[in-house]
Amino acid sequence: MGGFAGLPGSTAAMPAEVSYYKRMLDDIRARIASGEWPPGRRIPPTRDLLAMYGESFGVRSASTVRRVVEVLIETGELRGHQGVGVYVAGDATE
Amino acid sequence: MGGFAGLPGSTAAMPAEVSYYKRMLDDIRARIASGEWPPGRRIPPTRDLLAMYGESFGVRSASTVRRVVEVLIETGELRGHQGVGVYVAGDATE
DNA sequence: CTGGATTTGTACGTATGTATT
DNA sequence: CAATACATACGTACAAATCCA
Repeated sequence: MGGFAGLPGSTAAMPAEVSYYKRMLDDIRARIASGEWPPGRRIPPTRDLLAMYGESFGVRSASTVRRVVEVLIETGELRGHQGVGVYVAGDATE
Repeated sequence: MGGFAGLPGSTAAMPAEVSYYKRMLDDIRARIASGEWPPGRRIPPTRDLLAMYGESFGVRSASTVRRVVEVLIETGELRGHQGVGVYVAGDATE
């Protein structure tokens, strides 16, 4: 099945590929750091993140997106609320 | 496929089950905190962790074990070295 | 030096449970 | 009750690095 073989979505001669995982992790962290997604803001649901990173990076699996979000929840950078959404941490109303 | 439905490996009437994920996370952290796995020590490979947590908790999937290790690597508690092993962080020789 | 075994790393897939709206 | 969305678990495939006979 899967594998990622040089990372699909990028052209042939591209050395030192960065994984989807790390790219998404960095991207979300950058959006938080830049203030685009401020503390307390709800981030897009998994489905929308998949659409986003599907276009920009070529990610095809929701489970890959989810693993990134899970890690950011564990590190305390995000907060998940089942049935509701995932929020940027650091807000006063926590 | 899977699902976990009340967590297999535990008897019927057991409320507020804790997930395999959290139990493994806590267990590894406890081993580190207790000094059983001191800084610099290599932890058992995924295969062995699966055998361990398969017996104690009923975990059946290597991918579940891996996710826990990935999180602990991201939090900086462990350090992974591809082809070699995963080590407890905090050692001088890092 | 070479090739197999070991082990971590990454990606995708699927099923199901639980909480909220 | 249905739809939405997060949470957890298991499974599969392959890549990459290291080790060792």
